[in-house]
Amino acid sequence: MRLYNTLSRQEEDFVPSRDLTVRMYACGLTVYARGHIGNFRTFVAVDLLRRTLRHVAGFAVHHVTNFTDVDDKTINESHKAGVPLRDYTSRYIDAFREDAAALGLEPPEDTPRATDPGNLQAMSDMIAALGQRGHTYRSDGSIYFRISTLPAYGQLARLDHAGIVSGARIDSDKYEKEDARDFVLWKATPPGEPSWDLGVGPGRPGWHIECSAMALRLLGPGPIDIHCGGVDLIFPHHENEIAQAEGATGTPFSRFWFHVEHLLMDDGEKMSKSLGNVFTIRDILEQGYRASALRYLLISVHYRKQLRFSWATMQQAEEALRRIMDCVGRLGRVTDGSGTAGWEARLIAARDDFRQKLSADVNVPGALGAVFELLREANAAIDASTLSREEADATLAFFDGCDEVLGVLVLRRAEEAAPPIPQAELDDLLAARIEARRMRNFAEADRIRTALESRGIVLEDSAAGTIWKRK
RNA sequence: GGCGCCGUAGCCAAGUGGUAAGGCAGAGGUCUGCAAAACCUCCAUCCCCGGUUCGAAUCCGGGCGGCGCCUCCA
Repeated sequence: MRLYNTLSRQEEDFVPSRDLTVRMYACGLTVYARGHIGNFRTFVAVDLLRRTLRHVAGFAVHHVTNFTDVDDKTINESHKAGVPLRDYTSRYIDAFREDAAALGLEPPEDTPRATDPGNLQAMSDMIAALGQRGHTYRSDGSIYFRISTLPAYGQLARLDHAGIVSGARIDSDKYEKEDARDFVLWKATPPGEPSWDLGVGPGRPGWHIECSAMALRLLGPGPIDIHCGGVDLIFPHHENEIAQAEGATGTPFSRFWFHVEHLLMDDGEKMSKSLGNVFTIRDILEQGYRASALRYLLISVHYRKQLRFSWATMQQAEEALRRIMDCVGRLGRVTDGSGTAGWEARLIAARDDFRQKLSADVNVPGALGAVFELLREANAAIDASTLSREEADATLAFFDGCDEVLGVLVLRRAEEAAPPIPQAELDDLLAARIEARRMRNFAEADRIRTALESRGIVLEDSAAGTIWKRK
């Protein structure tokens, strides 16, 4: 398994450091609003990584994804809504789980909330450890990390001190810090805002501390194997996570850093809540597209390249997925076949190709190429009536094997489980049309076909009979 | 101002030194009552200019264009 590592800016061989279990942490959502498809691009990419590690590389996975349920935004929004913070953020955690299920994300082994008591305690303990090692100072009631005490600071983002300080956009109002790069660990809170005192005095966690503390708490001592997130987290979030974890423990935090590029809007701008140009999963579904197709679109561009979202590519994803589903349907209906020379070897080669592509830094687009090449040959073998029932089953097993990682057919099957009109009515209409065609009453046959199409059902006639499928 | 990524056919997208995967759309053909699906055929020399090399989309240099980070952000 080869994996690009932001730390080294290179592709490296990946093997978990302990046992055969990959210990991975992925930064999750700040739950003050519903996640948008840009957020989910990252989560889907992490899901593909996780599935590749499990089903291709053969490792077990212990995957942690957090919910940030305390920060300025969650506090402000819950105030506005007049709902207790915990209840307010719970709503968006539920919404996230709904969207994650729609996109077929495998549930991580742990999904901690920052404000769970044990996690807050772990943060407080880490800050205390940082204090003992001389990395902190207090100012205006808050506790800060003093960057100058950690010479290695900046190794991930590769920003030098001068570059940061001279940056034109440093907020000059934050003069309570000794150094522009210093960041808050534990934040003094005004009256009426959530506050905890677990050993380092009253306050609430700064943004970065939860991830360092929860990762080590749930995954065990560092270094963990892989830390994941969107590229925008490289600095300052991940850089600061490293500073906290390594400052507190003296041990490296994470061996690999896996960063997913942004999803851009059609106009080329980053999709983000602060820019207000966001689409949620629901928005996509309301336009008539399926979640399976959205997942397909999100995985069809390599995770380290920007993905520009458009309705045209959304439609292309629908069509590509339909092609796979049609082939799967045909394979299921194969009844005869004399046997296809070399078919078994062909399947093995396709499977190897698929796995090899994924093993090369999770090259999903390349792996999809392997699927479609095999697919065309399968269709040809069905056309030629050479494919045996056994070979058809083996081919279906190939697709299902691919889908253990791609996770897209399983979604589509669930979406299409029930016909869009009652089965009995559909059966009657199909029977009536078969009779009409038998009588060569094509006008009536076409009328039924057109009527069904307007209700979302497409009919296809062949020598073997008529099949229906969703439009 | 600093750092970094990217630029492959109408659209989407792999490939990172050995002579351009795949998907969508399009054209022609086969099959079909028709339609659809499927199959076959066709459809790019890789932003531009130099350089290195027997050989470059792939390496180096210089342009042009797009995006990101340096501030909350997946």
